[in-house]
Amino acid sequence: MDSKYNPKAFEDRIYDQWTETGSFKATVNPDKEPFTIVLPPPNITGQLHMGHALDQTLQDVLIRWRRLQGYEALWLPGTDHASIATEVRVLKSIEEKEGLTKDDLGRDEFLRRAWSWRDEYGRIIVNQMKKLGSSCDWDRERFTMDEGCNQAVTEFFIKLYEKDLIYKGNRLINWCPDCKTTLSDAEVEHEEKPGHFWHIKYPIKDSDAFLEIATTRPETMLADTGVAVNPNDERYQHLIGKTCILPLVGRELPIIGDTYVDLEFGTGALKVTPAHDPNDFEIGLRHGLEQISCMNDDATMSEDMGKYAGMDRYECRKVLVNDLEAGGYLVKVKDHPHNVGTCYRCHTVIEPRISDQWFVKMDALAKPAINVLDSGDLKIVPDRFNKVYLNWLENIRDWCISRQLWWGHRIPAYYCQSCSKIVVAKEMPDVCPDCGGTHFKQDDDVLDTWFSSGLWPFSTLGWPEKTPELSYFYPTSVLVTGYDIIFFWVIRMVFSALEITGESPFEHVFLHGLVRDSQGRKMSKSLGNGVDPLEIIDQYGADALRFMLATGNSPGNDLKFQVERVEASRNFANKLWNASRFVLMSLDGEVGELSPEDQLTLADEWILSRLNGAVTEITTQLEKFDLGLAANRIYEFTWNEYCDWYIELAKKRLYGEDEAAKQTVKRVLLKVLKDILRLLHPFMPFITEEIWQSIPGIDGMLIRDQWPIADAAMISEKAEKAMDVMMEAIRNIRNVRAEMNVVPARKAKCLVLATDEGIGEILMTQSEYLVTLASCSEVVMAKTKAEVPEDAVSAIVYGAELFLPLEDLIDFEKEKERLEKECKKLEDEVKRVKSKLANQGFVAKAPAALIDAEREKEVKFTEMLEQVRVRLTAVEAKLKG
RNA sequence: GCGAGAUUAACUCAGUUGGUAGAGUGUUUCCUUGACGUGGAAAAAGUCAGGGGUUCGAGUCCCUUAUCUCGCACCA
Repeated sequence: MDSKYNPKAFEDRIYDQWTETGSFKATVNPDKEPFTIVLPPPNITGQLHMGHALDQTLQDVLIRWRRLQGYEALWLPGTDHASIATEVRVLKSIEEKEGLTKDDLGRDEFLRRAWSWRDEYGRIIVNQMKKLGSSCDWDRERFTMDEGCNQAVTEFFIKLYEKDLIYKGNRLINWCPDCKTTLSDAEVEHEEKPGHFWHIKYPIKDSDAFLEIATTRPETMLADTGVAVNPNDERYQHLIGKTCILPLVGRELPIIGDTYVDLEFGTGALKVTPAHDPNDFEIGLRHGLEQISCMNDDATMSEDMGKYAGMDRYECRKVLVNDLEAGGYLVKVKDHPHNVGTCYRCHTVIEPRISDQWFVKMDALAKPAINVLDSGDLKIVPDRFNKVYLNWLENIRDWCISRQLWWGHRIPAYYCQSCSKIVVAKEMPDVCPDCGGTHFKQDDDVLDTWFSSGLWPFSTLGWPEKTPELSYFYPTSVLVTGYDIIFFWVIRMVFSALEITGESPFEHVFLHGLVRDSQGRKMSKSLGNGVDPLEIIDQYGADALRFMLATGNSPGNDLKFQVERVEASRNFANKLWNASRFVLMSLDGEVGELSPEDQLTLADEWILSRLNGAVTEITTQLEKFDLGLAANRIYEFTWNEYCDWYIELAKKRLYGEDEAAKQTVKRVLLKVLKDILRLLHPFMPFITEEIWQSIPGIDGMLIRDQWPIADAAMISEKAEKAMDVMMEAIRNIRNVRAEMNVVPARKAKCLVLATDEGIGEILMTQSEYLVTLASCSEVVMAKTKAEVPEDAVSAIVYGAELFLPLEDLIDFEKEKERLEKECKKLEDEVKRVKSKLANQGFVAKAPAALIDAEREKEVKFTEMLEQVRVRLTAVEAKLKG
């Protein structure tokens, strides 16, 4: 092993080794239990960001852990064509480079460009994933627009169409005037923007009266086809049935009564624009109002809008308001912040628009998806997201799935050019079943990108074919993804799968949060606060990044990215590296397995006991998806127990003359190290594999069937207790010495005056630990106080007082201070325990074990307090005289 | 408006059936001990947002208030 931890020196090599040996391959293997994760396919819009790194780290931890446990672990990778997002990006890039537009290119040329974009970014993404250490079965890599996925999409579309769950209809849809496509409700983001309330007078026909309406969107008045008031509104009910004249336009508008209108809001009178507002659309349907559209697909005013024709909607707004004012129709303008819908891709304000589109009927599909969560066949971690999931499904509206884009799955609907027949089929029909016509044209539109993503868990495993993979690996074990795409993706996978297979596509959904910058802001290109995972890997290594992402955070919560934490993780890797280097150097060849012949010392028993406890805890935590807690436990065990205590205590025997003892300590050192590598491997795969392969006598990789099983026989409460005594004694001696500023080189004799025989015995039996770790020159049992020299400081542990004759080095003022502090602490403890035990309720109701523990503490603390007080008195006397 | 989350040490966050508050970073002091200064030792540092309640006992359960996020739905 290199003397320096340098991840760059081995991470790529190790990864290549894994792939060359086919270590990530999963096959249909009836002898093993499958564990399956299908990767949420990253969009091919660009490079991976820190959010992907988090997502993939969590998945890789789970996959690697299960693989170590002996499961047939399949992590199936792939990428998503990301219809709208990619189309926007590709067009932007072409426009920037060549100044060409979508229309300049034409559909075929555009698609050619998009595919080459996909090839380029697909490659980049795979390489990034490999850098991170993602252990995917690359032979099974898929793409949402590959042949298999295309088949799945067509099959599913036809299936739903035949079941009457897909229909085409003229509805008010969300339109992005910039992307020039429809959007589903889920794709519209609401943003609060400052706006105004314009109060406008609408003259009533054949009278001098006016009806005052209030609107935030005056430009849409050009498409008004009615005015509504609440039928219970005493101010206006007499007007119902009468007619308004639309200012500037002159169109007659019926005044209708509809309880939708809020009496308190605005003026209580509402202009109704069915073709530009979802609520107005509904009102219009109820009252048979005309639907007039006043805009083009780019949100400019349409040609029949007179002087306003061709104006952008906001420009039109200004001009129109001026005209209203000039005409005396404008009553007042008030500030009115309100939420507007925007496109989730380009953030252009959505224009509701009536259009002939394809929809998925949601009612029948939503119910099974609700049931599957209620029944427990699908479990969301953390479960607080159940509400989000259910709430959305319970209020779901039909899903608009057609998009006026080119990049995506073209809708498998064919229109007969001779009659109005629509044929939904896998391929273009030859003859029209209705009219016998032979000319068909395929629908120009493509499907919502999430329509194909919804099939991802099974389309990737072969559906609609009945493949062995599908029956073995599916349903999958867990879906790991961000809570931000529950609506877009998770729910759609669930109802699609239920519709097709009747089963939930995964047993668990494990949700994580967003990665934010160190100030808690969303990482974004526009803010420029994104951190490139590759740069971090380059600087600190993939293991450090992974460890950082997996810790310091609990499931479902956002994670602030802090370089300091990556650094801390790197330091941990470095610690492990050096500890391993030390152990491996000490081994000096193969040492064999630990056997009953080996004479274990207290430290051996202790570390083995701690190790086995940790194995159980870590396994349980992983089972509960508490990856952060599991990682922390490994960190703690490795650094604070193995390195800080065990290795330090092992040195004495390692450098000693006793050959048998030497072999034993080597075996324990190695056994624990190996288990550390096993436990840590899911989190830090590279360094653990690299070290593993450096172990003498190991041939083969760490990658599978290596998860340790806790050995209950090795758990020793007695050893842990005894070791606790030793550690406490050592800490206390170190503390005393540090307070006196005594350098470690200055050794001191240690006199043990025991009040508890058992404790005294432990201290004396293990006295060499005090020599090794607490700078004691020798440890001697004192029978009485008289044997203790006057110029000594004492370290008090329960059951014994340890005297260090430091003579002239003792600063009695400091010692007094220290003892006073100690005294205060113990007094507080005694007080607390005493009052607790004096509490009748506690004694009557608390569990017996707890009461016993408190009683023990009472005795212990009282005794220790007494000792400290005696010492304090002595020191005070010394200072005076 | 409905829902969720957050509020714990200077900072970032853990805290699993209620049983004397933890980590990392930072701070202070000391240590060139033969794995590691990306290190070792010691220390200081918290009324667990406020208020009520249940309980022998509450960071943890219930109610409530405040502040901050984030979803969903919106009154035109």
